[in-house]
Amino acid sequence: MDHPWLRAPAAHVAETARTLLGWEVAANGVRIRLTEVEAYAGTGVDPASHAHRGPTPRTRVMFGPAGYAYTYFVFGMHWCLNVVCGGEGEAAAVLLRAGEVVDGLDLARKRRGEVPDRDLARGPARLVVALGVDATANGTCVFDGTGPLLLTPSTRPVAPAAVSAGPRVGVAAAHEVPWRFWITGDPTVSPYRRHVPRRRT
DNA sequence: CTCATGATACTCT
DNA sequence: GAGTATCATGAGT
Repeated sequence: MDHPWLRAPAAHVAETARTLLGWEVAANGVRIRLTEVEAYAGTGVDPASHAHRGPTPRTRVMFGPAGYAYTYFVFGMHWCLNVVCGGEGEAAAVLLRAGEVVDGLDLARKRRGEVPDRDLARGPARLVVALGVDATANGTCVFDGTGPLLLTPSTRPVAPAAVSAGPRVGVAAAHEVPWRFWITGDPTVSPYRRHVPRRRT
């Protein structure tokens, strides 16, 4: 598999993330057009990244080659889906945050329950549920069809002027870094929420 | 629409 | 043990 996206260096993960807008991700009978993504960089340069303090058992996929899925479990109940970016040994990834269901609407509705169509994949955990993806996708390639996921370039390219950038949602660190990208005005983009530290009672 | 809160279990220190 | 790249719900504006 060869695509310019796969050759982008980890240092350019923000620009690379931005170009994913308008691409389509498909899995288990549902296809989604991406409207919102976030970039996460590697060791020592991005305090908000899981890879910031070096490789761990969980994050080893981020240090592998580009084009593989990194799924992780968060807050005790939700899955999130990233696409690894940059060369082997570099850690960077793009979090797929939200999108518009363009195929398999009935399946997506079944998985998500009674919600408005625009909310079907409006948020990273919701997007994962709509796609019917879980831990088994971790470490699989999203370009060659060997895994459950398939990522394909935009059929309706997004003009650079139609893209907005801002702080990443819910992160505890580096909240001043504008590495969240979304299609301006699209109804399927998730609302911004700032990080709230939680304490156990 | 905007907050604020709790549920929940995994990962790393 | 502490913190978390979230979501649904419920009350307030």
